[in-house]
Amino acid sequence: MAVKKTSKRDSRAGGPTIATSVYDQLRDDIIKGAIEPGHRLGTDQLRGRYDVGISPVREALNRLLAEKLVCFEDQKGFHVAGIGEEDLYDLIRMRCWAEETALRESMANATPEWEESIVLAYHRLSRTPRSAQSEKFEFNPEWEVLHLVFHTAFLANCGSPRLLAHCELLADQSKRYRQLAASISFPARSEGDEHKTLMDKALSGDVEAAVEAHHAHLRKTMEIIIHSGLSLPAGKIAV
Amino acid sequence: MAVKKTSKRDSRAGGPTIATSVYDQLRDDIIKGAIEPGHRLGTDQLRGRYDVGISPVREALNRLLAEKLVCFEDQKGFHVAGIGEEDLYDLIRMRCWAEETALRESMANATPEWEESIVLAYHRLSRTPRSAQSEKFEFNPEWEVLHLVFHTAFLANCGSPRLLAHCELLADQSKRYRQLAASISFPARSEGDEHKTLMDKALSGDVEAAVEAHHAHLRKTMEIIIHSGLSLPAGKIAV
DNA sequence: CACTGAAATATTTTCGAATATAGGGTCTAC
DNA sequence: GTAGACCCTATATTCGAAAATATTTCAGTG
Repeated sequence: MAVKKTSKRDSRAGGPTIATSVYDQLRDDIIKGAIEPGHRLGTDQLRGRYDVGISPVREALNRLLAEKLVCFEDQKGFHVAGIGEEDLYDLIRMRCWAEETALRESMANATPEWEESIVLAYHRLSRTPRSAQSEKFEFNPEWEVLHLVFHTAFLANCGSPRLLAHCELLADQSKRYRQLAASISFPARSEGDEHKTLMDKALSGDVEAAVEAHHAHLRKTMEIIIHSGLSLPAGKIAV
Repeated sequence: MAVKKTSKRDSRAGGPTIATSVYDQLRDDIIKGAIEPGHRLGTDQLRGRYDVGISPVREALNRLLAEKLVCFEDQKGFHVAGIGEEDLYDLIRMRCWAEETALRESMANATPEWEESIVLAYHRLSRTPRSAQSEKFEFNPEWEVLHLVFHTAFLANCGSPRLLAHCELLADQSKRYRQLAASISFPARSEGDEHKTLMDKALSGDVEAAVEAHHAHLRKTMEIIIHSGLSLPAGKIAV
């Protein structure tokens, strides 16, 4: 029943329209840094890159506007949102606020199922290598997914769809900075210990300690990005 | 230098493109309740309503998707976002969190200019009638603007562009509920006293008292909406 | 030589037609 | 009488060309 008689074009699951497909790809390309911050997103250029017409491209761009991944000016077109130290600082600060709230609520509503979901997410993450290669750093998509799941697990019990959605949006924005930094300076910190600390504090029920560990983790992320040699600022910031 | 030689079509200031114009109008119509929650936003219907082509309509709809004012499903088109008691509760809770943070930061960074902006905003608001008519309630756009300015004044000093933008987004979403409720039950509470309290507490420097007054104000807004007789829920909620 | 103004070019934005899909109704087969 | 498949219509989506706008180039003037 879930799978209908899909026809010709539908090679993707979930988003049959071209606009949605372009949206997903473009979003990925921006977050991964495949298209540089501040880069002009001309219609013809994108039309060629994804081999589609103008309409779906425009549709995708307008959706990304919402997420602050692209910026726009009437009659002048779209750009990839710029990056900057100021913006990164603001972003991390916002994450601290939002995730602190979500974490406190989640812990207040703690249930065995919630705790188990964290343990499970940690276990899976810890068994997956940070880098696809053992000698030098290489992007490992599997780890990236598990990492996101792990962090979301803490917040997922907060009971507020809006707050959770907002946290995820901010996490995506951070991801862009992180990917950009990683593409420059390889040796990522070993985050294993930090993640274990986060889990232990959250499961211990000590709210203040858990919040403090969370803040420290976020701040460290910011510092690593800033010290990665990533050239900042570049282009207009969207907000 | 700021004002260029604008040409023919530019009767509006700020947003010369048709898409932006439609975006503004449609946004207004949804917030005012001129188009009901859950209502189908068919392409032809909108094309006729605003007397434009398909492209600008679609562009506007995709932008509104970001603000959760419309919802969308692939191949099934757009709807005005639904409303519901659950969603209203979540919305107000989120506003409490976000505005509490912004208020605390604003007060921590307090300056004479900031305090003066609040006094000024209060004065202007207090001199403007809530209703356009003195006998029965009628929407007064002037008051609405001043009301928004007043509430924003408290938060504007928080120093975080993201947080401020987020608070404004939530305020817009609340406004839709408030307008819908107002269109049913006329006699709005006299908010004057509450606003004075908010101002006094904020200017006194007593952070905890100011936060408490703020929360109370938001909660009261929610209760009034719920008891207005507004039929809930209706249509799918966007989040 | 700098500066104004206007043609030329590149790009964005918009339109209307063409295509693909969803939802409903009907007709047959069992 | 009901279930299933098929067609038909209404609608969403997409395309490529046309119109509007920004940007660059270049000639002419003070």
